[in-house]
Amino acid sequence: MSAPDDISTRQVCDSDENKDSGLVRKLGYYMDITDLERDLLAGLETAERSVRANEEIFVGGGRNDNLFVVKYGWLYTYSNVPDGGRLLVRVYDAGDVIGMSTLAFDHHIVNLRAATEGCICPFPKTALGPLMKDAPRLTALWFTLAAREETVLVDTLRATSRMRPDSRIAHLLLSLHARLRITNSRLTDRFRLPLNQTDIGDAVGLSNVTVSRTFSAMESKGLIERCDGEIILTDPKKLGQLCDFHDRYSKMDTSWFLGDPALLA
Amino acid sequence: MSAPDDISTRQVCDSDENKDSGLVRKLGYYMDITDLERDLLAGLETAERSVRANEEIFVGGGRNDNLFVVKYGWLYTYSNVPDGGRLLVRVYDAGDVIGMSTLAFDHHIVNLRAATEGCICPFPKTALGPLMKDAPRLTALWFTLAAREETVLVDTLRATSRMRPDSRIAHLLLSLHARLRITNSRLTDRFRLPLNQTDIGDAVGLSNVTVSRTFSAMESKGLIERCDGEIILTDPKKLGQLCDFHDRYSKMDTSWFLGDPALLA
DNA sequence: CGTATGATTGAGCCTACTCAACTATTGTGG
DNA sequence: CCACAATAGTTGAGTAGGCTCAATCATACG
Repeated sequence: MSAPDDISTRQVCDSDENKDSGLVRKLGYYMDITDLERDLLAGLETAERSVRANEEIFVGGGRNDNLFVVKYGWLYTYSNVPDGGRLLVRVYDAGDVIGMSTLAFDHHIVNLRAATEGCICPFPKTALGPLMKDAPRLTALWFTLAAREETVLVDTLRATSRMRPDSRIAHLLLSLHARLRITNSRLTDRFRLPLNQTDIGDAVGLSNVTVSRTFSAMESKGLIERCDGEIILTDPKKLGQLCDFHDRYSKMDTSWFLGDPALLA
Repeated sequence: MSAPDDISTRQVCDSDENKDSGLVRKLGYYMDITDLERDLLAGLETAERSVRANEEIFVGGGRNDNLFVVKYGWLYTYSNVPDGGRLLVRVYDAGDVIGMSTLAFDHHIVNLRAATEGCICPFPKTALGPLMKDAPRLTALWFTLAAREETVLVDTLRATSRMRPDSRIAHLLLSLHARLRITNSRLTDRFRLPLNQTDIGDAVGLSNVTVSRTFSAMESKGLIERCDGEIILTDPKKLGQLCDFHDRYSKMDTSWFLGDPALLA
């Protein structure tokens, strides 16, 4: 199965031409992957399941035995709040692993939905055991990625619960953009955002109405532009200042395990 | 150095009488720790540093080479927001490891402050390498704990950014209480909360004024009581319903690695 | 006893919400 | 190919909840 000719996937899949999967590319950005490690990772992408746009893949409460590698497409996890609201937790694209953060529980704690058509590779939790036994470097990197995700979540909490609407949206856009750059070194300041304004509001704690008004205001201030469902970061520097943005993707500290020769054994 | 005779630490330290450190007890709750694993963990608690109440231990931006095991006392991480606000990220007590979530970066991304007098054990990031090489079970458990922390953070985001003040505070109280129960099986519905109302507000996104009013309202509804700086969860069930609370501490799924005999090698 | 910290209470304001109407765009079936 | 429906976005009006400011009360400590 190959990705269809769609803008959102073309962006990612055509970017850095090589035969590696998105997962290997996302990890390979931070360290060289050995052949053994590559084989172990390939084992996680054997099964495939294609998903339709807006398909509900799992819901909170259900049994949670599998994780998923995203082959292509966009997905997001979300959680409904009793009062009627919804929290969009995290957006996933090609190469992401879905479910690391819920590894600790045998039931799902969020819902997973496809934002676009796509393809995901399910693999059982138990497949992580061999990785931890035979690939300590990969384990350490994976650990570091988990730590990074937690940091990103803290950034999100900081922006979503303490900043003004324009700052919240600036943070969402910059964070997504920084993430896309990892697997697409040629990415410009223009990118596709496969979420509607209600979704965006659910991601940053605003109503769809406020998202609309805020987008318009940001556009008239020359911070961003919108065009064909794509976003242009017209003034990334000011956007960054607006939300005190720190890129958590471009650089990570891997020295503590890459400097250890024993871990290569 | 031993813990002083203080309510907040007595609660934890006298709880389950044995010679294990808080760290071993926090991990031992979820799986039996082998002698090898115990030795590896003991190596993380060799250095000691005592801290005074309200002492600033590190600030964002500084070099981040060390993690800390909390021997006793309460601490919290926080981050200042440009507009003037503050976000209290996470509260730590005896047995917690501080810094796992910022492993990915060579600089601090939050500030660490002691809420009470206490003692912490610094150890270098590089000490995690041997753990990952020689103790795959421990690594898997540690991984699971990291995943749990991320889940707790999502719960916090859900409560803090989407729920009413009383629900937010209910969530904070229940979450802290569930955490304390892990290392203190005799804990009742009464516990000490070493944060003032401004801190609590910073933890859940409210002003100190709203925290005060909300506490009073919850008390008059019979949900909680306050007494000598301690909190009594008068009606835990209603509190749970108020914020759709799920205990992320009492049970975790460890079957995916504890069932794998290869990991014991 | 005086000071510092923390909690409470009142008054007024402001922001983002809801409700609602309307426009724009996309997709589908006759 | 067009007409209609469904989805998404925009704009206006009124409201409510939590904020700030400020004064007062309570407690702990030197």
